[in-house]
Amino acid sequence: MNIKILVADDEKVMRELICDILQNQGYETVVACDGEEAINLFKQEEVDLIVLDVMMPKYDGWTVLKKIREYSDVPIIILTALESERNEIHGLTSGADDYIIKPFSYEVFVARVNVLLKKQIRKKSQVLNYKNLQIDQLSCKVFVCEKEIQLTNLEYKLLLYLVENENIVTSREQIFLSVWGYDNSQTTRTIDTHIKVLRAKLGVCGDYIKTVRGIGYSFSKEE
Amino acid sequence: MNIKILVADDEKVMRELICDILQNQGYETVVACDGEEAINLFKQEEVDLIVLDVMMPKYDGWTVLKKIREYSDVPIIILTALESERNEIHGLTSGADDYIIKPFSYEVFVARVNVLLKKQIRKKSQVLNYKNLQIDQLSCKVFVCEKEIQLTNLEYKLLLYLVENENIVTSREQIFLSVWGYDNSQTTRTIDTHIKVLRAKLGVCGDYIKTVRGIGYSFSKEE
DNA sequence: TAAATACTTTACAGATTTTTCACAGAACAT
DNA sequence: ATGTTCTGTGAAAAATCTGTAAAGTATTTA
Repeated sequence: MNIKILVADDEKVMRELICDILQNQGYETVVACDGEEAINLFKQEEVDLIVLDVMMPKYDGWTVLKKIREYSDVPIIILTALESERNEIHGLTSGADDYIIKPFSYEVFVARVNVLLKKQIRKKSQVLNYKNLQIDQLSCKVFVCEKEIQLTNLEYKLLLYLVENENIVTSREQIFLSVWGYDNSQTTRTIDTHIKVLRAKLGVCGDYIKTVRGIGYSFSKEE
Repeated sequence: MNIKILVADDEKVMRELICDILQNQGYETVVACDGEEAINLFKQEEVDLIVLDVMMPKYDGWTVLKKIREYSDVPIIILTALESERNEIHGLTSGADDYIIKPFSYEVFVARVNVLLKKQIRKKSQVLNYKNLQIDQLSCKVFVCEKEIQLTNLEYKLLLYLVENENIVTSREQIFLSVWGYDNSQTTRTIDTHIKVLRAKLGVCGDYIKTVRGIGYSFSKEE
């Protein structure tokens, strides 16, 4: 899932600064230079959040806020240079979700954006993607070539452990300790058996799990 | 609709000031004088928002925030006397929804509280719609194929929790903590029993509640 | 207070998952 | 090439987990 943020500000420098910050966070940005453009863009793009400057040509920020709130609950952050309490209250009571005064600190800005994107971020950050293999940690579902495969809980945990240690060779002992909580690797072939089943279930992605003879296993999507 | 706000602050003066402000707005308040009390009260009362002071005996605000976030998304405002950017960032990234520095202005405080409550109310007044299943959160009525079904209070809360976490696998422990306020999942089959009844009452929608063996349950209208 | 309703606990069967084990086959060293 | 070591495999045994009924406890209603 890609998160898209609409940035509306008439000053080029500010616009680019904000976009840079957001892109650094891995978000996609769409820019508007005036109120009218902001409203139009919002209608045609699927936007997850709006950063809205108050002073803009055509429509000012307040007007844009009001118009968008007539039909959408999208989170909106109001940006302004005016440090006035009146303004802040006005912004918040007109339906804004947050209110930030310029100049703002990078970190606080990012933190406040992230609070409003909490749900989307949660979803996004829980999906692991490896070519034909996707692992959704929220629904605990695993997909190979877009098709869901059924793993048992243990198989799922084992796969997750290997994936979390991508490109790192882990011994059977380490795997046992991390996934099972105890070590039984000296006497049994338990892990090998599960790896076998896992590879089979992963189908074309089965060989992402590499055997490192004499040591253990490692997950790597390379060839 | 009745809105209840939990105010946690060890200073009596501040506590009463905040409660006065909130009661003026027509909100009901519950007060806690330390972190432990805050957590306990939250578990037993149905709270719509928490105002949380950082410096408190027993558990400080950060700890309370963290503990509550383990099982609840309730809006939380952090209050602090320390004007420090580090703190604000810490608060916001630890799961707070807003951060207010003391001393604050009456109006700004009210505005920020109202923003969070507005969202909450909007969320709570939605009719949830899943194919043949409708849940009217205002009247707490549930319909399957247009026909109302009778759920007990507990069954309703359980269903709502599962629905709010659509497509997310939740463990019995999480369900217990979120719905009951304590965990009893290790020793009893209480949840399974309620799930059974719920499925039966949901009729054709019964299989929206999926069992995820080894982990817990998840709500999903898919197939 | 009695009756009805709601909720929790318990025990157990059936289903599924996990482990074990013996052996076959591959990789490696000499 | 040969023996040794290590890994893959299939099937059966063991362990675990869930659904369910039924009984017990608590709470609400009349």
